[in-house]
Amino acid sequence: MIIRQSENEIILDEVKCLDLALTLDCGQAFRWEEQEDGSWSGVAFGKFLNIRKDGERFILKTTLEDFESVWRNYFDLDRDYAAICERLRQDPLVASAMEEYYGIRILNQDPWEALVSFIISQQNNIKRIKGIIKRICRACGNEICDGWYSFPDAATLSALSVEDFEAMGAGYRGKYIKRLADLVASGEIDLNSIKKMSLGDAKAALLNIYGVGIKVANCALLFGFQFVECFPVDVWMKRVLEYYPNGLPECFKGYEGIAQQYLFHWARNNL
DNA sequence: GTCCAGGCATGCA
DNA sequence: TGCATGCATGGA
Repeated sequence: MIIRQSENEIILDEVKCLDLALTLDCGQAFRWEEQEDGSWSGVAFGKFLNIRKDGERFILKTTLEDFESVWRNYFDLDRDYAAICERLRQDPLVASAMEEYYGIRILNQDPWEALVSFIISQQNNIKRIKGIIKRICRACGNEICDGWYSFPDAATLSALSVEDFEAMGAGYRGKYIKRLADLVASGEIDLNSIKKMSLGDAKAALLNIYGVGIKVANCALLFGFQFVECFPVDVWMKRVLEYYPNGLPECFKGYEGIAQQYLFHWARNNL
């Protein structure tokens, strides 16, 4: 990867395996919107970003400082996806998925945002998940630039009531969000320390949270806590698992989450 | 009208 | 441990 700074933009050359639409709109993050010019805009870690592909290069409307402190890790740019995908391709189903859809990356999102988002995701569809999160951000996030709001922190959400979340469309998940916000805001749970735990300890800590089961825990660990070996199983992945009666193939080992995201996308389009 | 969506808590055996 | 049931909401 070659990084250059040009006026108010960062230009990236030689980035392998990054398809913006696949990565930003594949159900792992819920706050990215495609613009009329084909670029993508969104907010993460309290920062706004517009990113587009121009030929073989990517152009990010951001500063070098924000690129280094947020977006470099957010897009997982220091991981060798080409090599990993080459290995995952040993599995024929992943290989056929990659022929259709190449360029999915696992985004390293904020743990708090990922956890709340995937609590909302349960027994829900992606369009509705996006709507609920957008209303929460509009209601109590900070407006970073016109119309784009940060994801509110735990203290802010803790000030809301269960009924407030229900009014924003969260349904029965409102009580889960409220209780989690209280736990994090009070310091009873420290998500950043969970991020430093072993996978087993981190998973146990998340499963202890009201409203967090094995699926939500695995999604949060994969998308928000950088455990790329997690393999979330939802209703779509249950259908995919019928193709693996003997368990997951050896070539997934260590990168189950990346394989999972290809299979998830394949399932939603083909099953 | 019914069914479904990136499921979980609860009660019961 | 495993299984049945209720749960909010909106689009198909």
